[in-house]
Formats: sequence, structure tokens, C-alpha cells
Amino acid sequence: MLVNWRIIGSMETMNHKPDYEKELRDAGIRITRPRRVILDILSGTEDHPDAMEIFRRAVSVDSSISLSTVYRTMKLLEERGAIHRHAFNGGPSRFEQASGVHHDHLIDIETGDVVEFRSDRIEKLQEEIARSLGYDIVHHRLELYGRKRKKA
Amino acid sequence: MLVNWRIIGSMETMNHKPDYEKELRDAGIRITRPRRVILDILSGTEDHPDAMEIFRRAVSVDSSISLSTVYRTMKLLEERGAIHRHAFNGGPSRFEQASGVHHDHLIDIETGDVVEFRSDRIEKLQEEIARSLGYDIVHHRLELYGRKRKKA
DNA sequence: GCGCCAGTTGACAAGCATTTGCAAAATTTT
DNA sequence: AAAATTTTGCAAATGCTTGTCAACTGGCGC
Repeated sequence: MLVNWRIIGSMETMNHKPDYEKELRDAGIRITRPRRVILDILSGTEDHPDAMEIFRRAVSVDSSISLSTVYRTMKLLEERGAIHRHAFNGGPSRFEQASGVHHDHLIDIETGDVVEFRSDRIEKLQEEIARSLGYDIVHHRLELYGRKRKKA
Repeated sequence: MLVNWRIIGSMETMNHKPDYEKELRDAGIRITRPRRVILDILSGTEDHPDAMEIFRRAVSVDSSISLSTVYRTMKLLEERGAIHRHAFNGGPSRFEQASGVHHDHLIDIETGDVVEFRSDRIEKLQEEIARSLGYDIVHHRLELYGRKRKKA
């Protein structure tokens, strides 16, 4: 059974290093044990956890990790553009790995679930509006808050 | 000169009570001295001040007003829909009087200035997107962060 | 106009999310 | 593997906001 664990294990437990580790290392960021744990959590999730939730998940992997380190790592990764920070509803910051394509968010006001979407037409309109106001857009934030439609 | 002061004075110093006072009173909200001061500040400004800034302006009118009261009043007015709360860039909440028409915001990342705008086409697209994802929009938040375009 | 009393206030403590100071521990450099 | 440097865990500190509570007051009823 020396072979099967690789197949059975999750992506995170497999021993080929994710490419983002190399990228970060090349950017002058040390890949320490706490950071690797946090990066694995972020890359292996579909949701948008906040610092406390990341901390909880991290502790279950390595109980010595501190909340401070989670916050420090989030700030570091955000500065490097590796993750995005959101404050839906003015609540605590929630994070997501910065994947290639930009997208906006639809937040279910009943469950807190987040659905990602993207609209080139809206993006285009935003550019036009900013331009007409004499500005260049550096970034933007579009959040739709809604509830799941009952029935059809 | 018993006549001219009315013309020269600002809207806030003129003695006809603003109609929003009556509206709030009818909604069961007592118009106290601190609240009147705060309401006057909100109705008389074009910008989007945060609690501390409102507090500073209020104190200059009535030095006995406390910061607690500013926060309490903002929460009250927000619940009643009389004002809107924004947390641009994840910073402290900034407030604006709820005027009739909905609008979105363009924030100057260099000065913090806020420009209001409105696009029916974007609103329409948002509805379409939410609908296609199976949701009804309850509210939304669109913030453009940009910098003033140099030259033409 | 005057008193009553629930609603409101100011002062200050407490709460929550996040940041920071610091000595110890881990990592990279030499 | 020792030196140089960064990162960590812990605890204390911060910034914004809400809660507590005795004192005060707006607005109705007389």
C-alpha cells in the first residue's frame, strides 16, 4: 500500500508542491509551515472563509498555529495580490484565493453563501461611467445581496 | 435688517422646520436636541462623513453631544431607512442622507472623495444576472475605485 | 403652562475584529 | 553549523462600535 495513498489522498496531502508556492517563494516570501497550511486551506476551498474560520481549519491541521499568524499571512498575501479580501455586509473580512479571472459576488442574505459571477457588459458599462466622470477605474466592487427565488 | 438674515442664512439656520423632522416624528421618533443637530448636519452636507466626523461637526454646534449618541442615532436612522451606511475600502462606516433615488459611488482612491452616479442599464443587468442565478436582489452595492484622469 | 414617564442622553465600560511589540523559534545565508 | 534575518506565538493594544445605567427631557395629558 505504498502506492495508493497518493491516489486516495486529497490534493493537499499529495507531495507535488502546488505551483503557487514557487511563485510566492520567487516573490521573496518564505514558505513556512504555518503559511503552507494556510495556503493549502485557501487553495482547497470553494467558499469565502473569514480569518477565524481559516484559523479553525488551520488548527485542525497544526494546533500550534496562532490567529495572529493567520491575520499576518492574509495581509501579506493580499499585498502580493495572491488573495482578495471582501467585507460583505460590513462583516469581518472574508478571503478567497485570487484566481485568474475577475468576478463579482452574489451573497445569499439568508445563508451567507456566496455565488460568483461575471458580466463583461457590466464591466464595460462601469468603464464608460468612470470615463464620463473623468476617472480611470483602479478596481471595483459589485455585490448583489439577494434571496433564493421560491418556486419557479 | 430683520429681513435679510433669512435670505443670507444657510438653509439650516432658517426657522422653517425641515420636513424630515415631521416624518421622523410621525414614525415615532422623538426629535431631541442632539438628533436635530445630527439631522441638520446630514441634510446640509454633500459628502459622506463617518461617525467621528459627524461627531466633530456636532460638537461645534452643541459641545455636550457624545459620540455614543452619534452612533446610536446613525443606527436608528439607518433602521428607519433615513440614511445609508457605506464602508468604502473596509474603512469606518460613512453615512449619507437617504435621498429619493438610488445611486452608486465612485471613490477617488487618492482623496477619498465620493462621486455619486446612477446607471439604469447596470441596474437592469444586475437584475438579469440575479434572476439567471435563481435569486431576487434585495439590495446591492457597486463601488468604483479610481483616480482622476490626468490631461484629457 | 405643568407634571409625568417612557424614551433618550452622556459617561464610561465592554465587545469584536484586527494589529502590534517582543522574545523565542524557524529559515536562509554564509 | 553559526550568523543574519524573518517569522512566529503570545499578550497587550488598537479602532470602531455597542451596551450599561443613573440622570435627564420631549411631548402628551391636564
